[in-house]
This record gives sequence, structure tokens and C-alpha cells, in this order.
Amino acid sequence: MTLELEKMPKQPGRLKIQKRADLVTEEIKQLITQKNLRPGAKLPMEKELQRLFSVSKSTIREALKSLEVQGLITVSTGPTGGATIIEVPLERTFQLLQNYLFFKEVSMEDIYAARRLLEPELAAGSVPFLSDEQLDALEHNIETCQPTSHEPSRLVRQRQADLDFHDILAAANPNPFLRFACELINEMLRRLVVFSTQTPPEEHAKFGCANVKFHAEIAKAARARDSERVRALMRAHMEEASQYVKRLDGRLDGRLILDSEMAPRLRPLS
Amino acid sequence: MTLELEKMPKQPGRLKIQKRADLVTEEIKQLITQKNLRPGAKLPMEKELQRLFSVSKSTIREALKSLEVQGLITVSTGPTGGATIIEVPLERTFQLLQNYLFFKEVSMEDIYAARRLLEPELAAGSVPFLSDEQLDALEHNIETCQPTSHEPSRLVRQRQADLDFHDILAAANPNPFLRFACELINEMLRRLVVFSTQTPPEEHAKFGCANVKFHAEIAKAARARDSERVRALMRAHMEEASQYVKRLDGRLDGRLILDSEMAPRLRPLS
DNA sequence: AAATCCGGTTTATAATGATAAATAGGATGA
DNA sequence: TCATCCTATTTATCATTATAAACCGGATTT
Repeated sequence: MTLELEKMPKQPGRLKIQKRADLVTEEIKQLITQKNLRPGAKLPMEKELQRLFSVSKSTIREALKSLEVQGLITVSTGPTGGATIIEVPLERTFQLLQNYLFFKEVSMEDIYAARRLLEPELAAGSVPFLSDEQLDALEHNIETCQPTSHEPSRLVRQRQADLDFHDILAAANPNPFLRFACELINEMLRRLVVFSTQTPPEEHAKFGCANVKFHAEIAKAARARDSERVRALMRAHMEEASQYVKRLDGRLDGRLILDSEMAPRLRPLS
Repeated sequence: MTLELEKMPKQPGRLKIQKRADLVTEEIKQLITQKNLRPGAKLPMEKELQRLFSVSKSTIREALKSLEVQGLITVSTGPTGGATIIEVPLERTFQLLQNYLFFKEVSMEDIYAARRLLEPELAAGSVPFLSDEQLDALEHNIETCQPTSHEPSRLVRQRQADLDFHDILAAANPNPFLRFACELINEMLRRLVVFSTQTPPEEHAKFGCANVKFHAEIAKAARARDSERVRALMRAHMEEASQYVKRLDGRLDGRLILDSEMAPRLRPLS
């Protein structure tokens, strides 16, 4: 009759015993927080990390993989290779957020309900901070959108350029959280919106023209540093766009975002 | 509208050639999207996945690790074990988002700028959908917050409960995107806010009382199904809270969120 | 002299096999 | 009936080896 109490009884829900690899991941994350490691800083190489945490190759590999998926590091081979801390890319964050939203059936109206609230405030807040280059970029963007052929591929392209306008405004805003929220919405619209093939291309062209008109007015007001007018114009713009999207039967394609889609897209300027 | 997903385009310059493990991850994500696998569905076991993609154990392990970090699957041992699709938990998404914001220096004012815009709309939109249980929960939450001793630990606890009030409202809103945005903000406030130790506890208590007052009014208006009044009250509530937070010198602790923090957090009322 | 090629070195990436840990479900025993 | 043990199954970790990618520096070519 043996008396064995070594086995740790399962604490109901309280403290989950993590896997070794996950513990290593945590240690490294704490290291980043505590030593305030900035982008560009390098982690020790795999061999040394193995030694440091007394784990095997595959375990340290899983830990690094976890950090890589989280967008906190990149790993490269070669003599100067290994893990390097990076600033988490927006696209990666968008991808991970879309994993969450994938199961939620988000409609276009849902997105615009938030966009209507955020964009006017974002735009108004950006006005005092817009550089001359950014103001130029806004105006140049409008020219790019101007000629509207009815060819489907051009229509899609125009919608992309429309969103670039909003990204330029976002880039100038000093509030990183608001900026993030709006950039996220822009990214969702850019990548996930699909329109019914039924609607005639003329309707799409009308949508594009209406956008250009508003963008031109907004750019003008922005150049005049009139924050309140920009806010009002953007509010009207969002209101109208929301209506158009509804008429054109725009929908969000509920799918997971793949790494291969995240090709480095052209960043306006910042 | 069809969506072309090319597997491995041979564009040599632009696209980065992915690692084998990442390719497997993509294949599995495509599988989830295409076969519309819902939470609960199981992936084949490791051995079979190895066979399926013709890769070694370590490769398939890395791919599964990636999906696990993304919150798309959980993996368990034993018979009937293996990878199971799950709905990405909000907490996981919050963790990944915080990785992004970690490098951005978000201030309390930044968060509240967005919160001021979103919460009134969220609350108003929730009103028609609040169940009797949820209305009861709102009122019960207020009672919980009522007695305010000046003990620091109780003050923190009260702020947590305050946020629960807003979570209840969020839960009733039919817009998953707006809901998500507000829940995210609540989670940030819950986990990352730190107050200066300088400010006297009386000030904190005053803050708590002011919150309770507004919550009581909001709950009353919600029971009366008066959406517009709820919107107006919430707007005033946010305005005031924003001022209090500024006075109390509330700050966001810029750090990375660890898995071990994401233990099932205390749900005060159930 | 400048650019290019070409190996060697360093490092991650992938494959394989062996052992440990966790779990479910059935068998065992009071 | 109930708790315990047993065992088969599957992941988790470790260890080792082999392969591939990136970089460095010297040799070769232009």
C-alpha cells in the first residue's frame, strides 16, 4: 500500500500548467518588456537559447515560431542570422484580427457603423498635422482617381485608390489608437469587399465620382486647415458612401487571410 | 465574384518564398475557409497530416503551432486528441493587438478619444436587444459597485466592475464589429490602466460614485427602452470619465500580454 | 581597379527516431 | 456503485543528423 502524493492534482480552472515551449515564449516576451528591447535588437542564436532555457532544439524552435507568428520577430539564416525584434506590422495584426472576425459574420453595415463614427474625428484630428507632402499626396490621389473607365479591373483599382486617400489622412493623425482603428477598417475594405456582379458598372462609376467630389472638397478644406469643415465633409462623405455600398450590394468576404496575400503594398508616405 | 488564390507564384522578385511550415499553415487555413470548418471540427492527427502534406513531424508541428498561436485551434493529447478548430477567443485577439500597440505609446487620451465616439452608439444600439436577464445584470452590477471603501484593492476591484457594466451592454449589441471594438477597449482598460499612487483615494472614490450615478441612469433608461436617452447619457458619462481619468493621472502600462495572464478572469456576477 | 564568381562558414530548416507525459476508456477490486 | 488501476493512443519533448539558405572573403575575370 503505497502513499504517493507527488502527482500534482488538477486545480480546477485556476492555474493551467503550460507547455514548456509556451513557457519559453513567455520568458522571452518578459525579456522584451523588461529590457525594453526595441525593433532591431537581436535575440541570441538558437543554440544559445537552447542552453539558456535548457530545452531542446524543437522546443526553442516552437517558441520562436510563436513569436514569429505574433509578428514580434523575424528569423533569418546565415552568419548574422537568428531572431530579430521587429515592430509588429499592421498587416499581420489585421490578419490576426480577421481570424477573430472570421467566425462573426460581419456585414458591411456593421463596419460602416463604426467607420461613420471614427473617420470624421480622425480626419479632423489630422488636419493640423498634415505636412505639405501629405497635402500634395491627397491632391495627387484625387487626380489618380479622376478618369473612370467602366472596365471592372479599373473600378476595383479606383476603390483601392479611394482608400489610399483615407490612409494618408490616417497617417497624419497623432492618435495611434484612432489611427490603428481606421487603418484596420481601410484594410478590411481593401481586402474583403466584394460587390455583386449584378450591379451595372455605371453605378460603380457614379460611386467613384461621388467619392472624388468629396475627397476634393476635403483636401481643399484640409489645405485651409479648417478642421471643423473637414469633419463635417467627412461625416457627409461617410453617410453617402454607406448608402452607395448598400445600393451596390457590397459584402464582406468572410475568409481567413493568408501570409502570401500580405505582399508588401505601397505605403503612401509617412 | 470569384477570388483567385494562386498557390506559389513563381514571381521571383516580389514575393518572398515561404518556408515549408508556413505553406502547410496556409493550406490548412484554406481548408478551413473552403470547407467552412466550424468550431468543434477536428483536424486529422499529426501522423496523418504528415502523410497528407508529405512533410516531417517537426514541420507539421510548426504549422500546428502557428495555428495554435493564432487562436484557431487547440491541441490536446491522448486518444481523441489532436487539433480542434475553435472560435478565436477575444482575449487572444486582445493579446495579439497589444503586441502591435506595444510599440506605439498609446495614451489614455488616445483610447478615450475612440471610446467617446463608440460607446454611446454601442449602448444605444444595444437597448432594443437587452434581455430581461441582461437588464437585471446591469442593475445588479450597480449594487455591487455601490459601497465604496477607500481601500486600494477595493478601488481597483470597483473599476473592474464598472467595466463589466459596459461589457454587458456590449454583449447585447447585434453589431459584431462595434461590439468587438468596445470589448477590446474595455479589455485594455481592465488590464493595462495604472493610476498614479500620488492621487488621494478620495478622488478615486468620487470617480467611482460618479460612474455609479451614470450607470444607474443608463440602466433606468435602458429598461424604459429609450435608446436616445441612453445615447445621450453614455456620451455624458464618457465625457466625464475622460476628465476624471485625466485628473487621476491614469496611464496605460505599455507591456506585452503573457498567456499566463489570460487565465479565466474572475466573472463577478453570473 | 572594379565587378563577378566561388567555395567555406554560419545559421536556420527539415527529417527521423526515441522517450516522456497526458488522456480516454475499459478492467479491476473493495 | 464507486474509486482505482491499467493500457492503448496521441501529443510533447528531446536528441541527432542531414539539408538549405545567407553571408564572408578571397580568387578570378573584365
